[in-house]
Amino acid sequence: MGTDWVEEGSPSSSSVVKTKRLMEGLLLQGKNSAIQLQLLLKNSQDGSDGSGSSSEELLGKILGSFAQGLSLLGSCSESASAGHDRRVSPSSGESGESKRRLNLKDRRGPHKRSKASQTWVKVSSTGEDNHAWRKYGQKMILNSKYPRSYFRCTHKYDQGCKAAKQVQRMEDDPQMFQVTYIGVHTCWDIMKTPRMLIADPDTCVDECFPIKQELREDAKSDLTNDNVPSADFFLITGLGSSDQPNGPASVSSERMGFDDANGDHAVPTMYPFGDVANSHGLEIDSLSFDGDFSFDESEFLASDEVIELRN
DNA sequence: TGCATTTGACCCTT
DNA sequence: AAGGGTCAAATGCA
Repeated sequence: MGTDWVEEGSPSSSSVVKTKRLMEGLLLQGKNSAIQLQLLLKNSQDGSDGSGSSSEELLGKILGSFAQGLSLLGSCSESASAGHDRRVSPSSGESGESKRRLNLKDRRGPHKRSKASQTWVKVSSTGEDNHAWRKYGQKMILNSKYPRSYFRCTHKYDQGCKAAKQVQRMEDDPQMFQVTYIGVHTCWDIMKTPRMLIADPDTCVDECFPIKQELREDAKSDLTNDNVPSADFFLITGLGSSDQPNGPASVSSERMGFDDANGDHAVPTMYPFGDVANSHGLEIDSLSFDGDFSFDESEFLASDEVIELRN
């Protein structure tokens, strides 16, 4: 991640610069709004009843700025890699059974294997979660008794969601499945996603922003996070590990809090937003992200689902 | 009929 | 060259 999106794509440099400026502006606006909100909260703690409407307003501003900034970022990298996934088979005119063989080489263009931007492993008894997956392959793996199944998000093509997962039965415990999640859901469910996030599919990640929890409490109740698998816990690693092995978002471990009461509510407390922000000169610290989210290690370890972080 | 799964082949990475 | 990941035609199912 980082600045790669500028270089990788082939849009005109002027439009890239334009987009970058816009994004920087949005992110800076978010930062400023956050600072204002911080001051506002401080003031309200000092005795005044606090004007709820303006803090909500600010919160909306912050989220909106980040969401738009991220969506721009997403659209940039999206356009950079556009055309790799969905190849149009060349209509060379042949028909019949020979068509497939003849066109196979052409059909498969520059086959870009999905770089594991973020991967994490979950061990569960079902291998299932609340997401809509579509199986696209199954393969026997060397030295493995059981085949590995490949799934992609159902919304890969209609919403460009890049999430995928691999499910493999564990050899030592055939009742359990090792599920490797690759990438984060950028899709949204129109039935479940709140208005603000519908503005852009990519913005669903903004739910994951580690904004102070107390600011999020009311919004949390009606937010449904479709971005994460329904595990008790999972860990997430920084984007583009190959690019930024020690990037700011390479958090060793953070608890992803899930609202058990609602089951499918999930509010990750750490998201590779750090990459985005830092690459644009923002100081995450000023947003007071840390400290408010405790990682309950004992709870994590007690969980029957084991999560492993991968880069 | 439309969508999901299966499966064999192709292609990329190591 | 081997192994793993992905594609897309064939097939199954509701």
